[in-house]
Amino acid sequence: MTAQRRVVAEVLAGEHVHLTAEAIHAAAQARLPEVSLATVYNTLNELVAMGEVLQVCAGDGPKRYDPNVTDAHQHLVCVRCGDLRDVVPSGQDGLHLAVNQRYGYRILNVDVVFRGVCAACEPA
Amino acid sequence: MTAQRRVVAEVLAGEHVHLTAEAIHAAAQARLPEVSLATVYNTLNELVAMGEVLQVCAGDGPKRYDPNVTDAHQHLVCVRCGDLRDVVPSGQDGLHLAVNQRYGYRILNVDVVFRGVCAACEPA
DNA sequence: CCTAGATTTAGAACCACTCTAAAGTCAAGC
DNA sequence: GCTTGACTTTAGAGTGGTTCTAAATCTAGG
Repeated sequence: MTAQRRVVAEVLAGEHVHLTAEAIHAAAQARLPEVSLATVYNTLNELVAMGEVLQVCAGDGPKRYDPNVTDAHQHLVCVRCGDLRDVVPSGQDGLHLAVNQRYGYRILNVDVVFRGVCAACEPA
Repeated sequence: MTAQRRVVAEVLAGEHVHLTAEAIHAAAQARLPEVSLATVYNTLNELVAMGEVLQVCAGDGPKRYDPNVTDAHQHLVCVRCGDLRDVVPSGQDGLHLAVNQRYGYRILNVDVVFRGVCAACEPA
């Protein structure tokens, strides 16, 4: 655990945070100016591999990093501005693939992305 | 409707096709050698905007284009080789966002991506 | 035909991300 | 306190996928 990694982890602390790598880099540099973008990516990839952080790819734009790995949740994204929220949909436990729909795959996980237009982006 | 656009549309015809832009370009060139990659992207983006084709972004790698817009379905993707299948999960109709989970968004659609390892990629 | 507008093209540009090679850091053993 | 060696960090180059640009080409209407 080096100073650089600690700073990246600190930036990611908190609920309902969905920063991009670029934003994490900027926030990390505010605390430790010599942190490089490469280190941010290295650290994020390690955190993801360790299961400490989730990668969220919601369509266009860069990946987001979500530190909430303890509560089962899904995401709601604004297709205009990219705003991203954690949501807990009803019926998410009932979502399954029947055996004849598994094609021999070993299923690892399921991601659900709701897309919409947020109130701020809604044309008046 | 130009010759180039017709060729792109022809390449996409069929069920359970999930080509990348690169693959569509290669297949289109086999029929009409002077089709450029830029035109393939232009045409695909128009088809997506018109709702004739779905864009599927399943994690890493390039976007896939899915001509099946008539049957409600979801996707199953192999995290190793990128193989992509159409699936109809049980319980997909029961998946909804309660009003207090909508944050004022106008919901447009829901995408579900099952991730797993396909039989061919499963370590022996 | 001519012209105006749209379409296509090759290639440059761009963004997000990964790789590379060199320099820096740290801990353990002498 | 020094070496050593393994690991980390860094800046910058490289890469893959997609979009942009500006010039050439096509198309339809007159």
